[in-house]
Amino acid sequence: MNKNKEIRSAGLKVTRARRAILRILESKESMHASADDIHRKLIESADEIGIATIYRVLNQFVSAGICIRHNFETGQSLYELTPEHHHDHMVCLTTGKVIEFEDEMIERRQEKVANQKGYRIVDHSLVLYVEPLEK
Amino acid sequence: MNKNKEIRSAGLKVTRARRAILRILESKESMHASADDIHRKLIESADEIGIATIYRVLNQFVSAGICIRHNFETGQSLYELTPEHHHDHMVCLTTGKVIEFEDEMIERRQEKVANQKGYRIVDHSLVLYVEPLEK
DNA sequence: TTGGGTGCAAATTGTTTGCAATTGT
DNA sequence: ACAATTGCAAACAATTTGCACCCAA
Repeated sequence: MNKNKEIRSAGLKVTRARRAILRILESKESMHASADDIHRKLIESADEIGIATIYRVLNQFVSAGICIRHNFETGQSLYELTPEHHHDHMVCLTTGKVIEFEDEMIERRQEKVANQKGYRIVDHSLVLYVEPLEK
Repeated sequence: MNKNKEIRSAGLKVTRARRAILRILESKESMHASADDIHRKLIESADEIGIATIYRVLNQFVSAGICIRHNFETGQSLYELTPEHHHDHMVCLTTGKVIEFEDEMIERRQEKVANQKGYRIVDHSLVLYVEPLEK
């Protein structure tokens, strides 16, 4: 639960870079942040970390299960602390906002469909690209 | 339906490049092809087209609705002739094979979920990353 | 003829890597 | 102390773009 512990139990040293990056990912406004978003946020808080290190640490965090990588159609990858409850995403094309949602029925159907074809789901990605209703 | 017509009605000139690329996309083995796959296929058939042109034409085809672009987690984009019936994809992590599937119930739930949050779906992407069951 | 289309090479963008210097344990 | 980590710049991969030449309408 504690930041340092989370890093350590992934077999990684607790460094300024890792702590700083984890701090950004934990902030509400920066869940779903790109490597560059994180880089900028850190510069703002006068705590710059080299962009190469950010990419390296994010990859380590993904391997360690601390965060997950999303490949939306926005060009760059977005990172999110691994949520305890799985959920999918809606990306608003007008505002760029990312909305999380969860739907049990969809999850169940996915399993069923994969099994029918003779496969087991390892991972999946469901993204709805949306626009506000009224407008 | 005819190849030339499809190109022309998109407001594009019927050129060797466009015809060749469309031909590759139409072949069963090359639905879900990357720009580079197409490039290689064309070289094989002694009908090379510059890679830059391939990218340009694919973008025009996407804009014209002739084909769609998929961004699976494989690094490059894959292109597919716009299917008349919408379907989603399963990508086998073992073989790289892309399997198409369709599920009405999932589609309906997506609409419902988006509406509940106050949005209208413009597009969506559902990809199941799978492995063969027995193994 | 003539404006769109093409090839080539150079430019971009997002991300990774080699290496010397630095730091956590 | 010593291996792990970092920053910087160079390397990369996928895709885009500028420009001189070419070709469909």
